[in-house]
Amino acid sequence: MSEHPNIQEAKRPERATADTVAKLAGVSRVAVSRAFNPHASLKKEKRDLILKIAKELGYTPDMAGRALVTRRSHLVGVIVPDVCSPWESQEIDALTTALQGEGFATLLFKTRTDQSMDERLLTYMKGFNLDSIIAFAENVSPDTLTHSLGRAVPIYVSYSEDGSLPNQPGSTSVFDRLIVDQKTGIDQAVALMQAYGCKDFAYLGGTTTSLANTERERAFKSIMKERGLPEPLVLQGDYTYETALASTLDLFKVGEGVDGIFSANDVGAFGVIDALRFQLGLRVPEDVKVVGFDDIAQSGWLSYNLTTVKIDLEDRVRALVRLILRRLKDPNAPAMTETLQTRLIVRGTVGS
Amino acid sequence: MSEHPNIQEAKRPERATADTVAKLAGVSRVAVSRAFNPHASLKKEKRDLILKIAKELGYTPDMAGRALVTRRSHLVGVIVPDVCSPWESQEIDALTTALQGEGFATLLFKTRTDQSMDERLLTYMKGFNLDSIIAFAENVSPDTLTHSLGRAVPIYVSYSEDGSLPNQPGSTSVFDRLIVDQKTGIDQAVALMQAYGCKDFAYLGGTTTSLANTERERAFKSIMKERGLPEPLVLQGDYTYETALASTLDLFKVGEGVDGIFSANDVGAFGVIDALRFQLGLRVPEDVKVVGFDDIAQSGWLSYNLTTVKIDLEDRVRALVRLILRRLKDPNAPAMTETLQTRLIVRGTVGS
DNA sequence: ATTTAAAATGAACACGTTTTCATTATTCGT
DNA sequence: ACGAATAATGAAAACGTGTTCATTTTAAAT
Repeated sequence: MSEHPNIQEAKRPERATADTVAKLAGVSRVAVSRAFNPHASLKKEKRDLILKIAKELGYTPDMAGRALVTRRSHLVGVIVPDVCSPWESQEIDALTTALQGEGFATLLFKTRTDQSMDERLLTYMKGFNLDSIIAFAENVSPDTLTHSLGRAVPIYVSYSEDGSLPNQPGSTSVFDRLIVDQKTGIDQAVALMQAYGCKDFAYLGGTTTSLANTERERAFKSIMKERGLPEPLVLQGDYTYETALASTLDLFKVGEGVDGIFSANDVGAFGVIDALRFQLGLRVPEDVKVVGFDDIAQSGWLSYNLTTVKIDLEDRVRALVRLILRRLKDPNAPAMTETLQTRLIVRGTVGS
Repeated sequence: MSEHPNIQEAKRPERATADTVAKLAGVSRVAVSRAFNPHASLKKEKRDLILKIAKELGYTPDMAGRALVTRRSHLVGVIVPDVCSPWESQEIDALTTALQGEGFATLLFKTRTDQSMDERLLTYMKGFNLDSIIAFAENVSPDTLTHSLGRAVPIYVSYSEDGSLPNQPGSTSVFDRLIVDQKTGIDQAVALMQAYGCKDFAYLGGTTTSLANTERERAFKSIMKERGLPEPLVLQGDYTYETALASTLDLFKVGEGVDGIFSANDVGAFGVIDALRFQLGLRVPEDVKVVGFDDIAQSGWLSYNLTTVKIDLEDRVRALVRLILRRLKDPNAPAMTETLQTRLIVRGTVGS
């Protein structure tokens, strides 16, 4: 009966290995490996026995050992400047859920606050043999990434068809891309603001090095021109509440007659709204109309009830995961591009 | 000169290995390994040469190979029900920063929304050979964790000295613990509410299975009793804005005369405030006083300007990392306990 | 019943590192 | 200048797995 030693008896229960299971099941170690790979050919009853004993022993294939030979770490790196930022935390959340479902785990890395990509961080990341990399800090140079990383497949998110980035003729690297068409949503926003009588527009930017901000600003200005509106005022920002608040205060200190503010992200819009309402004594939307970008969860909260341009997070994450899995299955596949739409969510910060 | 083949020439630049570097530097692979371990004994000039060539080649020690022999993955698992929750995202952010500084990476795992700990998730995690695990989903049974995980060292966060959890006499497992003394902060909160004339208190709970909530409710009730106040009304909650909003609406629908609400977390408090102000036409703090718990970034935003009990995040993360590193250095060290204090941050939702 | 194809199996090797261990080169004290 | 202590060095083994390959077993086809 008890031909094998009681596992619990050992003071430090040594991690069960494939050999342990094999010996107990009376099969070779290879069989154990096969039992955990659904596509391997193995007699059904033998697989069942192995799996049963494995569960009994609490055995799980060691990822490190597996990664060494398969050259797949099942690790996806996510680089963020700030996890707390609601949009990013929501995306990380969705991404983690989706990846976990596919058998991948999310590895988190933080850039410095100035978003300057640290050489040390990159070589550090390289050591983990990431299967793929998603960089939210979009100012990371694609060449830097490619050069500094191993087998990982970076995916680039750009914000316009003629995006200023990757796949340059000179570069041999090929990037899968996710293009977000922001113009449609922003146009709807401007149209609405215009319909409610906005005359004097301002654009509150995000971090200036961020690609999302650059392209958002470009789209906004282009729309203004198309609609025959004057060049908008541009406020300095960095996606944070505090800076947005301060910038708004500065703006109205010099007595500008701005009556419509478009913020590069929702959190910034919150700062704008709070500055207007609580420090400048102005009403939103009666005196000044405000529109944000992202549609994070907080935008639906009644205190802000923000009208904002939405990127569908579900769609976005689905597309990202699709790109990752495809690239993983065939590393030589040609570069692929997914496109995402944006649309305006109308709430209470523009009209009644 | 060019005795070695040009790396760039290869179509798929094979990942440089320790052997590659060794051959180029004219040393043994062992020397390369030693060059990357500061404590190993190696002639300075030789180490410099190796490091130079390594950088040139973009070589980084492979973590998988290293983990296999050192039995240290340099991976710390973080289990969360919801990354978007501000408090948790802030903690993840701080944790990632701190761990990254110590050479560890953060691996993210999500529990199901009902927080029921999935057996499959655990065995899945086990495969990664985590060095340590921090479980935010506090309802995970400690025995389950210990049994299902490998060398990882879980850390438990409890919320009272006589905490109802780990280190039971029967269990052989030893847990390092972080105790958060919430009573001090909550007492200050109640004192302030009382000073501003609160008579009729209510407690808005978090997820009922959460240890933080259980202990928070216990502390609140105990304080009420100590101060000779009547047993408070308890509102059902789950830490979300939406539920808090709905619960508050329900509360005042039956015409209760509650004039002081303490929420188990800040996000819940936001829901309470918005329900009062925008749906019930009541003023905060004039008609009803509200206090939250956590002191997340949003609590300082002017629209809410929430008075709340603060757990110092920096302290908390520092303590966690300290526990992890100590346990990693000496797996046999006796269980250790760190304690954290809480204190009230006074803003505008109680008095003027 | 016999041939043919397919499925199942295990031995040996490979993945990239760190860690003994025994050996050689260096420094130190007098 | 000499023995003793110390630092530096590389060969071989180990970590836990997946994959080839040649062999054996089973099933299918005539």
